[in-house]
Amino acid sequence: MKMTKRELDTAKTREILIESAENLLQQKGYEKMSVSDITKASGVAKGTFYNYFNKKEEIIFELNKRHMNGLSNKIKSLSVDDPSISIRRYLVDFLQIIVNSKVNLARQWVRFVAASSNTEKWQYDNELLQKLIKGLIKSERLKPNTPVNELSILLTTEVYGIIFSWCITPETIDPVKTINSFCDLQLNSLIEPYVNK
Amino acid sequence: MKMTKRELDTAKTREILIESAENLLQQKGYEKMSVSDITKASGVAKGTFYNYFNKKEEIIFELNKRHMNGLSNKIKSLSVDDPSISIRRYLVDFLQIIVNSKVNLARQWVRFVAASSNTEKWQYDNELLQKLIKGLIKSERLKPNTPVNELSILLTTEVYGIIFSWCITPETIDPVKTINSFCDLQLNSLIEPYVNK
Amino acid sequence: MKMTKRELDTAKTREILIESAENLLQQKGYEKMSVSDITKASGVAKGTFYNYFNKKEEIIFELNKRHMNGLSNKIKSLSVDDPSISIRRYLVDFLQIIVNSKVNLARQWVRFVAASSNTEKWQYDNELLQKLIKGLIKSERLKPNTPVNELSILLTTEVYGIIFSWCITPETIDPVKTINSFCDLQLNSLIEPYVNK
Amino acid sequence: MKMTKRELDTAKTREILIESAENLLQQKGYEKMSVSDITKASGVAKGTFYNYFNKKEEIIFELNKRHMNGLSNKIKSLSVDDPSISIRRYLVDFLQIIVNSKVNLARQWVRFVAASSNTEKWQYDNELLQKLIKGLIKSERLKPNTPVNELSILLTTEVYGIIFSWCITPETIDPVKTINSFCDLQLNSLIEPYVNK
DNA sequence: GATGAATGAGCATTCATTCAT
DNA sequence: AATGAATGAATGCTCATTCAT
Repeated sequence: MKMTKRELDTAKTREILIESAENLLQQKGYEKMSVSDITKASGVAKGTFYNYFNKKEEIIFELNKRHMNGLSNKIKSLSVDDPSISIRRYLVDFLQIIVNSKVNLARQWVRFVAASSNTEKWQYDNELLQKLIKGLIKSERLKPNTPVNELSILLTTEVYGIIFSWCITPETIDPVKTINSFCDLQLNSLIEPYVNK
Repeated sequence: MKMTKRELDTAKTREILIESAENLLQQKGYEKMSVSDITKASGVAKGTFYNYFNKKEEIIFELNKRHMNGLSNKIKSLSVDDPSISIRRYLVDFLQIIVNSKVNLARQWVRFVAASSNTEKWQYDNELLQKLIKGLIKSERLKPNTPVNELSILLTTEVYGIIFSWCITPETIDPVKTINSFCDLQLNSLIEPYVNK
Repeated sequence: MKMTKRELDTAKTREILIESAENLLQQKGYEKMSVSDITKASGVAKGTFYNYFNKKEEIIFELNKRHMNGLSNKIKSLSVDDPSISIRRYLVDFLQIIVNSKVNLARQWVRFVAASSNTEKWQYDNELLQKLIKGLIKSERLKPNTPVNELSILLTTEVYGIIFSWCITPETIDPVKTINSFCDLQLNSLIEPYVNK
Repeated sequence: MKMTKRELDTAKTREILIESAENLLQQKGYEKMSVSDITKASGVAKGTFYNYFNKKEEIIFELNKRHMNGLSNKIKSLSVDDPSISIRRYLVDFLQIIVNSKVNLARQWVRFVAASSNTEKWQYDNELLQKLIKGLIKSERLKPNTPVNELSILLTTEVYGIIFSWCITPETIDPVKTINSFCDLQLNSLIEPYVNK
């Protein structure tokens, strides 16, 4: 499916706006990044922003979507491995994405998620994990009586806690290392009763 | 140490300002709470706020100080008990304080802590835990080779993660219950190697 | 005079634009009705509006023209009747047209007419009345010394006042009833000296 | 009751804002007069406007209040005169006030009153007239069976119609002359049945 | 210490209009 | 003739902070 030159142009403008916003978000934070900042950095007129987004807020959702894309695709391939390994791999991937996007962006994300009782993001992440666990049950890697819900909540909470702590003391916390040591120490004993050998 | 009537008056004004700010913070969040809101709610003139605080931001620090007061006093009494019990008690107390202050205030706290690389708060909480663990070592409840630092970081991270998750989905997460089940499942096995029997 | 298919299409587009504008004018008022609103409601692109009208304002003139069309045709047939009856009939028709177009549209009309010293509309209405009175003189229903100008101004003023009052308190004023009682009470005595019996 | 220097200053600022607004309203109309225009013309900062008025709209009410002040005080003194004379005097005064305030201001007033179904102003004017008529009944200048309501509505409608027409064609209409000739021709015959001789 | 008027930068958002395709 | 992306001026309003009284 080809794009006309015009469609290409608008896609490009959209892209530039999103990238500029990402940079600014990292530098200044959501509240201090004005729409004007974004358009100036993008080299377009202020009004142009509103040709692509209805509200300033919308650009945050956009950024999230991009970052977490791909993760959900991996779920399937992970579902057939050894549970302890595949869960670890998933958690590490998740945190790696966050780490890659720089700590300031993560901070904004924390602030945004915590601000309004904006449940969606948490729910989404929780459901991805549930999908993974259910996949492992289906492929008979885990027993049918595995407490899917409790397990996914526990793991999401763990991951969120790590991100949060990382935001606060990035020098002290290495998210990937932390999640690995969590897996070493606790994950195995948590899932052991439900693993099919 | 006595206060003159004048000193009492100004102490009272300060008190009222802080209380009003706490209420408003809960209702509206930091950004949407204006200095004007605070002074109106306190029944004083707008300018009066600046007789007590240099910047709007300052009042947040004040609030934090108050909430976590008292907790540090308990440390000593806890240091002589059974490690698993005393650590659990401390963590439960910590979360109980947060829960008591309502979810909206916790949200603001999360937002604030995450915003600037405001390390202080995290450090402070982490140090309290270290004090507790060191106390337990001193009273020979825990072995000298207990990895104080790793353990305190792990526990702080856990607690912060729970608070964060609670802010996002208060219906799903009961912080006290969650920390208890964390202690049941994981705390014991974590500290077991270091417990003096 | 036939239209080609193309001419028909463009005539239709024009029509749709005008109709959409009329609806929106009623609902939102002139200032709050954007060109974008009009084109969206019409199912055409924003730019299309400017193929048919030079400025947003122009569409108002268009609407006015349409509404008052037809009224001028009746003048001739009315000119040969009993003066008191034909003038009353004319005034009632006039107000009926306004009433039919809903009070919100009338309000916009009032606002528009009052805004700029937009004399045209008033002049036009006044001249129609003069035509009627002159017709009645010509058909010898009224005497030649009838003060055409004074009379038409007086009547136009009366009618405009009723519309205006109706816009303000539509519950209190029934335009048609009001004009009828005006005719009952005052019209007869006003024109009596000039009626040929 | 004295005013402190400070109170005097704020009263003065308020005054200047209102005066500037009145001038601008006359020149540009409500929509095209920005808050910025008002404050610039007043020589104060933009924010200052909002120390005195909550919304831009509020200044219109303020202006109306001022213009119509005084009229209501006259009611009492008029109530004891010959009905036809006192009513005429009242109507002439009313229109004189409008005429004095320049046609462009009257236009804005018409636009404003017609915009929202802003009934208040009409009601207020209608009630003033009712007060006058009731006063005349009380002082036995008019009979008790005078149809107060019908009469006041009829007269308010008449006056509003004249103002409206004047806004549209100020060259054609002289409001005071028009109301006088209305009184000559119609008022007497309207109230005659109810006058006590 | 208390007051509250004044400040003015700052912001999100709207919208009529243009114009290259 | 139709499109719709781009424009950028304009606007109402907020608010932390200052400072003369």
